[in-house]
Amino acid sequence: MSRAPLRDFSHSLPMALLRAREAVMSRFRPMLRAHGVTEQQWRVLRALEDSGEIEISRLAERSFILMPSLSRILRNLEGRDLITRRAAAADQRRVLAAISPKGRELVGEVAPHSEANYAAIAEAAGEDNIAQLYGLLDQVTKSLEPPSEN
Amino acid sequence: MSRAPLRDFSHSLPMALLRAREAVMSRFRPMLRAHGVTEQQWRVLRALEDSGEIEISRLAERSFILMPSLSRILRNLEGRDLITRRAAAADQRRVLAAISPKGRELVGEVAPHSEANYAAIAEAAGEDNIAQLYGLLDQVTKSLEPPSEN
DNA sequence: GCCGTATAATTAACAAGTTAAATAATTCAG
DNA sequence: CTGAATTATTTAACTTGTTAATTATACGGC
Repeated sequence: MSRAPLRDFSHSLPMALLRAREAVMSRFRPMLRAHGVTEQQWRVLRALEDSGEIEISRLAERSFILMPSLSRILRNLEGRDLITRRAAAADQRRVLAAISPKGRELVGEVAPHSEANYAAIAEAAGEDNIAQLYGLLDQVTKSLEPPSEN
Repeated sequence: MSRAPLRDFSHSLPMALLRAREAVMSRFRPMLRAHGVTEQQWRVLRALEDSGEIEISRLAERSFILMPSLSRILRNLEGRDLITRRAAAADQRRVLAAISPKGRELVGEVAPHSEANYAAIAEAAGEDNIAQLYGLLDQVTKSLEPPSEN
């Protein structure tokens, strides 16, 4: 055989991660949608409630959303009065974002459903499997992350 | 404390999966980009080389891409003569896609780099960690997948 | 204080994800 | 054999991902 067959297509790590993520998210999306937020908007609102007023660069790190996407998402959320934005006093380049009362209210409505979903997922998949999965994911991610070793 | 804090934001399963996937893909994207294909276009070409001529519904399943996205991707790949599309003889609704010689040539160029990346990733993360991760991902995915039990 | 450089955020352009609607071909009841 | 229901694919509309370019502010040397 002159051409070694590529790794069996169905067994690629990115695909396995994508599939798992989709299996989880498919249980969340309909609920989020019913409350008028996308997955990413929800991540941003949750992060903002956690952090309080925060620079959007840091918000991008925490919510794991790239700046250009985040910029659009914040424009959207600000337009719906779910968040506020203002320039930092010390450095006018920096923008500080914060969740608004209306945003907090929305999080309060959605959070119980979110928690219920997590519980259902944990039960379906097994608490210990989930815990083990977290551990492995963190470990593998960390071992791959620093591409600064060029 | 009247309001139980939500699950620590940074420890959500979807985020962990997303982070891990990004850690892996960040090692592939630049290489794919250098060859003029996106991650999804590459998945489609790989799947087509694996399967031979195939209905695009099945291609969507195998490449884990939703039909609307796949439709656009195939239009793009067809425009670049990397694949062909034709209606099935028996059922004119069905469309059959196949990789073209030019597409096969591209896969042949990219595949070695892809394999090298996989090897580097396996080494960085540890073969056994990767294997264990596959197992857990499959298990968790399967336990969540059938939402047909409504 | 002025100029080049660095930094933070946004915008641009194109590809893809997501849900719903539309199109087209097939099947099946009557 | 006709027309309603079904099935496969595409299109539509909006949001996000990805990379590059742009804008605006701050900093550092001179």
